[in-house]
Amino acid sequence: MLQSPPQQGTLADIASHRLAHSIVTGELAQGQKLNEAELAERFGMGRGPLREALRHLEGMRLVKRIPNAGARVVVLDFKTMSDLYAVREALEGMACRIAATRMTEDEIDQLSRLLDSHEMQIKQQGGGVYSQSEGDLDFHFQIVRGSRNEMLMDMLGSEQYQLQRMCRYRTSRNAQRTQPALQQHRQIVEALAQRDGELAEMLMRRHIQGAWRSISETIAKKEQI
Amino acid sequence: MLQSPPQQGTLADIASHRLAHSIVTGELAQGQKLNEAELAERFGMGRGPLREALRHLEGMRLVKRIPNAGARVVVLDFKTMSDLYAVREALEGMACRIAATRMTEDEIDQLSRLLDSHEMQIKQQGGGVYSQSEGDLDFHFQIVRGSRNEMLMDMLGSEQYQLQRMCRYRTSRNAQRTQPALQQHRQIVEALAQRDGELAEMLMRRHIQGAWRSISETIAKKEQI
DNA sequence: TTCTCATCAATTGTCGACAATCGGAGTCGT
DNA sequence: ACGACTCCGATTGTCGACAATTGATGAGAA
Repeated sequence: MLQSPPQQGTLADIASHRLAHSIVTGELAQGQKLNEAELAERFGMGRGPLREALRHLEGMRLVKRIPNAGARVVVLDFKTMSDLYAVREALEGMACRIAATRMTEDEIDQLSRLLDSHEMQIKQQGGGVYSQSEGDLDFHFQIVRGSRNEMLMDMLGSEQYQLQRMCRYRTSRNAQRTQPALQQHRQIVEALAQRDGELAEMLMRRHIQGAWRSISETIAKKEQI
Repeated sequence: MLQSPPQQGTLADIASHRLAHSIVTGELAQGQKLNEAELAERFGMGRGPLREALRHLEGMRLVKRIPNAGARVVVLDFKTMSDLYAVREALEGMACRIAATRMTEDEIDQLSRLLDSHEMQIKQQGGGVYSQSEGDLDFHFQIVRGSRNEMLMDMLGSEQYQLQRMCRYRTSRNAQRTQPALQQHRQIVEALAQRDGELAEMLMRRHIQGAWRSISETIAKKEQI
């Protein structure tokens, strides 16, 4: 899929991926102090590679480092998530606009079939919100790839993608949004097929706005308890 | 200004900034191999901090690292620049839209005065394309700050900002675009003052599209020789 | 000559130990 | 009792040396 699990490569890369996974899944709590020596021993490596991994994760905004005071897992508060969704709206909207002019017919067909499989998966059973959520990320990234914009692919693939997943792990997605989301996905594919970049961008932006509204409402409901 | 020169801090940060500067100004050629031992000695530090700096620069897309094969300065070819401007259009457009609802009257006034000083600077003399260009970056970043979106500020401030400057160092900006650019800046401030986010976004996007068109034409002209 | 393969220098990846810095416990003085 | 100061433990920052990998060079066979 997206994050290729590098069982091989430099130790720094391995540590980076393992840490990213632990942070995204919540195994490492938000704001938790990351002790270099402890983590290095846990991963069976020296502190050198681990420090490089922390620098990398800092670039991905998964940890926040303070000189001479160590690194901490980032805290995904409400405002940070809000900021994240604004950025995603802008970037994925742009990706969608460009993709409308650059995706091949085949790719658009493939996208359509991907939605078919999602629909099947939903109808057969709840199917687990998790796999549906991962499928959603697949859909979005296929469009980003369709833009042929390497920078967009990097930004949305490597960096934002992890924060996005972290966000979803926290706010376990309510299943009643899968239906309208699928509908919106279909509309987006339709716009892509018609090569209407402006419309595709607008639909994608509304789609992401809707997702954020849903999430923020969920959070507000949770916090009132 | 934006990039604070950290004469103090960790060696890795110092190396990162010095390398970034050397890359942006072209002192280090595009695609040039970056030898760790050599750079470490030049900066008077060990290879540890330097490796961390390289990891950081990799996150900023200023260098490209290949495992077991070293790091190289990124090559800013036409497509990369094109991709960069598409991303900027999306992000700064969004920043502008949000800024229209969140900037204070004072901040907007200040922005207007900034443009006055730019106009003065242009009228008094060509004033050097350089300082005008830096002033332009100032204008853009003030708006990004106005969006109150930390993620946007980070992305456009730390990462894209350097690539942007690198881009300008290569294609020495033609001075005849300063006039229409200033005009467009005025229109954007006007839209912000009227709290018209949609208009402000559209104007900013067109402004950046115009800048890209100007740059790409310059490049095309250069390559024909 | 040209292709293949083995050897080797150069460079990257990694580790352990030392120095510098920070936070906190404890103490002293008011 | 409260505040400030000092000292110490813990943690981060840094360095030098060693191991592993690369690709380059050159020898040898077809």
